[in-house]
Amino acid sequence: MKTAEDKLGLFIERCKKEGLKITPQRVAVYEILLRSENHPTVEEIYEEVKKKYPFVSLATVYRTVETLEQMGLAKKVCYWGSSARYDANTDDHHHLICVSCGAIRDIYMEDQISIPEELEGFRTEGYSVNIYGLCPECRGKTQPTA
Amino acid sequence: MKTAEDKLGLFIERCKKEGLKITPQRVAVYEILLRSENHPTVEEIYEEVKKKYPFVSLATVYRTVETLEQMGLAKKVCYWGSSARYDANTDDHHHLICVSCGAIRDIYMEDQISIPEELEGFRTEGYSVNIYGLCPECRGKTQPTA
DNA sequence: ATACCTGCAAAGGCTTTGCGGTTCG
DNA sequence: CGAACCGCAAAGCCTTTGCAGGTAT
Repeated sequence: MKTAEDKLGLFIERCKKEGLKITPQRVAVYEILLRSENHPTVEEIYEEVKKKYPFVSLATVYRTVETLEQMGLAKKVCYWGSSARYDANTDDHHHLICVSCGAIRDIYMEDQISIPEELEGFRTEGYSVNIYGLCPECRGKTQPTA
Repeated sequence: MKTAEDKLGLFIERCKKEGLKITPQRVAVYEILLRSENHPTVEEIYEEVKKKYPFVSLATVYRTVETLEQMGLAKKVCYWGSSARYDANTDDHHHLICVSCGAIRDIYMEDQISIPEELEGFRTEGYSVNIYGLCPECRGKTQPTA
């Protein structure tokens, strides 16, 4: 597993190679995404970036996460709730999701599922497992006896 | 596995029991959802209902799918793209999703994953597996040699 | 008769886009 | 210098909501 520094370096290399400019905002968005544990929304990334670059615009954050997605460096994850969340973890992993507050945590499972390459005419490319439950905080709050 | 007729009957029973009125629009929405194979969007359900009830409103469809969700008779599924899709299949099943056009198909797997009741402090309630790939139509269109 | 429901239209929230000025290479 | 990018504001979806009239029980 690469470190955040490694990934930032690779990102900068790829930007150079592809003719994308390396702007402070762009780096900041990716860095926040890499260091965050909780799959932030665009709004949350925006708030973080603002701490360092107070004049950043929300539109820039939207544009940057889309760029990252197209480069394959981040994934959009969308469950209930209204806003999309982003995940810069490119390792094989799955998600543990709180049905109460929407928190998402990465998990790594030993259990591998064997998916046929072809399924009902589909050519398969991969899979993801979402496990639903109540996170520690919400267990305490809403289901004291559960 | 119950038939669509069975489910419609149970739905009507439950509505009576819970004091919900049985309106033609409401029944039509659920019926379309039950008979559809492809997890329609609200817009798509709306277009179908309009064939029978031309004056139906989009807002009514939104309200009805929300009611169905609260009754546990339908689930909202959300992947990429902007609009939510609905699924009235309440059996244990997973989803096969086309990464190109967004089509979703139900699949039933023998392979069961064993999920511990407690995982990283979460009390788990269930899981779902999403398998990504290219559907037959999109295989032909976009990846002729794949 | 009365609650519940519908249709309409307006409002709301998230996301995208057009534009002029700015910055990176 | 030129292409790419940013910030701002406006526009664009999708979805929700308020209200007045209609409908099921």
